Amino acid sequence: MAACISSTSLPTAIRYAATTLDIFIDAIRLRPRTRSSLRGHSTNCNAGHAAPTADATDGELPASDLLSRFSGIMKLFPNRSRTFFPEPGAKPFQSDPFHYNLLMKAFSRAGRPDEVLRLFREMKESKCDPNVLCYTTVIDALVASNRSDEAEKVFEEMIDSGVTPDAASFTVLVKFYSFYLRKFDSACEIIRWMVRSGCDPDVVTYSTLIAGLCRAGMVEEAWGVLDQMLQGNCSPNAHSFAPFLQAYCSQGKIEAAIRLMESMRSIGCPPDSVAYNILINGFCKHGYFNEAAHLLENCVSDGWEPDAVTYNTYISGLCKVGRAEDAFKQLEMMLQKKLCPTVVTLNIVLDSICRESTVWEGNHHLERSLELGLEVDVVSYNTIITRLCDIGKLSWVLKLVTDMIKKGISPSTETFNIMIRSLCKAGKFRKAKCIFTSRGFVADTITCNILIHEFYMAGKIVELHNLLSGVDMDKIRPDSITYNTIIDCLCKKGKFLEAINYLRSVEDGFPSEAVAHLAYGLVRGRKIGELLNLFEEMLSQGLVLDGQAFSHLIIAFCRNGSCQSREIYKVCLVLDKMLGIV
DNA sequence: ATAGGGTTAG
Repeated sequence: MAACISSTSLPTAIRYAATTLDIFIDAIRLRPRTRSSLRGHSTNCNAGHAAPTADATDGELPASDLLSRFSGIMKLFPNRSRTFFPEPGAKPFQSDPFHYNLLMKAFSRAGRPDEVLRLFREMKESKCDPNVLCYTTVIDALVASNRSDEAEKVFEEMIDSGVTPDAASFTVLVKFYSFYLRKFDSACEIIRWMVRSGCDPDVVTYSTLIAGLCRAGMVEEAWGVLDQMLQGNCSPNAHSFAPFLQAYCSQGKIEAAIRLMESMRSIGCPPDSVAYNILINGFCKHGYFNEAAHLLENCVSDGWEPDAVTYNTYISGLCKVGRAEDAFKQLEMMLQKKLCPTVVTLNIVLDSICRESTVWEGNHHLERSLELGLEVDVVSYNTIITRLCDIGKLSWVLKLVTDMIKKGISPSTETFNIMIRSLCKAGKFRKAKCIFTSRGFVADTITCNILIHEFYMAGKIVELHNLLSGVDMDKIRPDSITYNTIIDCLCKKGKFLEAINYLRSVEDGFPSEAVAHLAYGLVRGRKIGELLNLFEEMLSQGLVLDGQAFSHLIIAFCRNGSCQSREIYKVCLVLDKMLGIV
């Protein structure tokens, strides 16, 4: 995700923040306040909410000692390693491809493609010829930040300068087409090109393609790739199966996931901790807590070791269903196993405190974390900001944004998305627009989805159009939620024909989720004939209607109260259509 | 070293 501020150096961030915050301050009609004046303000906004008074902020809060227990645990890990983020403008220790690559990779990890490009330019200017690894790092950084044109240019440049691409550089392109663009034909074309260049695709190449297919819900096609892989004498590993587990778990097909784990064992490719973590996540998301506990209890005999992510997953699952006390027992288990809680663990706990107790308490714990020297990141702030937005405390949001910048933590696109959504929900569209159009703010797909939903439903269509016309649509691609949002909005406004035509115009054919949304909208709008025509059209194109469309249909019928009426025969007609009976 | 897992926003 592109950061909003293109440089992490503190002076630059503050200079930048000054311009953004001016707009923000103007937007919510507040003058910048000092710390003490904010405290004074807090007593005013106490009414109805358990906002902290000056006393509460300074002393211990009686309601929960969650964080003190947490920080007690964290203190047992004094030498926790922190992720290394280089300063913008950093120079390599030595001017050779190896050291340049090392630094470029660090910037790529930190989500700073412009710094990667700067180093890449510097390399070439200082006559230090980039090797395959350097080219691959640059292409990967560009792919990860959705800058496809530039990535392709660098690939061409690599070939033009006589550097032979290896499996890794081709695989980065496969990742781009498969995982990011979902253009699987192009991804396969790259693989054929690889073979022609005498560079056989390896297990990473195939696993990358499998990951893209599974993420797009094309599990059958992914199994096809696995077959292709076996035919090419390339053995799958745990990476090759993880995307299948992920797909099954996200679709709630827990049984299928368990069976796959067993198959992995029987073919001599036993599940590793990542596979178990995916399964535990699936268990938690679908309420199989006993099974998750059982899996952890038997880890030794099953031959795997839980890691920090395992516990973060499980703790988060428990917190989400309100079992904070059980979550804490797991945190202690984590400690017993000498696993170090991470900033993600802290964020899970912070979110839980905000939901279980109050956002004020969450905020108090965030401040305590800082005092205790615990690692805090942009997600910690976003967590608190989200809940502050929920209860409409925009002045506190401003305070937090100011604080995080002072701490050297740049607000992310997410931070601004949270605020934009909140301002729209409060009817403050002009203010939301100020943030959106402020210099340096990099909108993403989610920003656009929020704007589409909020502005369209408020009838501000011209304004929406103007806002989105300023967006570089090559860099922001609509996703499945964009389609669903647009279809829902059109249906809710009674524009059924537009909704149908919009679905037809969607590039990926008829995405099943979008079809399901349209089916729902049409039934609710009592446009059964139109729906049947649409299904007819899809079936004639050889497309398959899935169960999702049908379940949306049934829900819509029930909500309309049509289940008791004669219209129920229409449902049967639709079902027959879907089954291909008529 | 190019691939898979956990936290916040639609």
